[in-house]
Amino acid sequence: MSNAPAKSSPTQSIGRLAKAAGVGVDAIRFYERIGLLPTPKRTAAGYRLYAADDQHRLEFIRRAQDLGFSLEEIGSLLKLSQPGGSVAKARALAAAKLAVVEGKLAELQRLQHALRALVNECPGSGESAHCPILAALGGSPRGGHHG
Amino acid sequence: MSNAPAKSSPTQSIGRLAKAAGVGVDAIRFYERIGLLPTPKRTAAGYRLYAADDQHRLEFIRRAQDLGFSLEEIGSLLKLSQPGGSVAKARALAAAKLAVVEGKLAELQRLQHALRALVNECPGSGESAHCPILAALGGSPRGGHHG
DNA sequence: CTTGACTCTGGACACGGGTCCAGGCCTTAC
DNA sequence: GTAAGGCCTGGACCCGTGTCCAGAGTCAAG
Repeated sequence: MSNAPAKSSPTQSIGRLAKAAGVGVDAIRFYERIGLLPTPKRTAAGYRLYAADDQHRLEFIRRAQDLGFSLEEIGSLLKLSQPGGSVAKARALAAAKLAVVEGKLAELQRLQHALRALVNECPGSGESAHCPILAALGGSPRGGHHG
Repeated sequence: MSNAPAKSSPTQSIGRLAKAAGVGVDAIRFYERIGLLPTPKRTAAGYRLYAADDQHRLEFIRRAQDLGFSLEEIGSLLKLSQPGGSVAKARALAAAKLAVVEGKLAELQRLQHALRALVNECPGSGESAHCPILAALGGSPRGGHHG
């Protein structure tokens, strides 16, 4: 970038980066392996060296994960966030994710109602035949021969 | 108990059972391996033979899965549904699952709002810096040197 | 009898997102 | 100089819920 002085270019080891970004060391190496993080510089001894950019990228990843994006989707998002990336595509990605989230919401609400009804109707004691939870699942008490 | 006649005990092969219950043959064998289905009788040639009970049990499993129970939890539920099983525990299991479902619901709603805001505010074109989706994730345009 | 469909076993593979390990260097602090 | 701790590689393993496979045996229909 233009004129930011090369200055100390505050590099840090993988361990420090991990701590700073709140992820595990292994996760960072894993991200590198799958191409989510660029291959870092190395010291003469082969130690990875990271700069502030990498930490930003890691934070991006974490936030996107919090929003429910998979690592693969995050890869796309990262490409899209590059200068020159397609904002329209990023928006489409978010919209698609929103649709998925809303689908899951609907399903969970269905589940919630079903479970709530079951729990509310169950006396909590007595025979299993009187328990609507078990009744709803299995219906008849199976076998019955000498249990 | 009682006196259900041993009657023809309409046994069927694993393939027919699978079709009848709407699951895969492999799934049945898998359930058997993990102890969710009892070890079935066999023909002289070693073929598994299933009776109506087994189909009920499979249907129980499917319904419980639809309610979001894991196979391990379904195992507990099945034990609990035995005559003499604890209805209170079955109820507790359902209540716990309900709590989990409600927790997920809350989280997904949070996600929904965040994504919706992002999508609504994104112009869908222009530079990535103007896209709130990418801005929210990455904050600063990273690097910026020469796109 | 032959053909084709079914079943058997046990193990490998899949997914997503990592974690954990051994065995060996490197660096830092004292 | 020495010890503790960080870092290297790359592969195995974890979770859950199955699916797929090869090679062999079995059964029903023609």
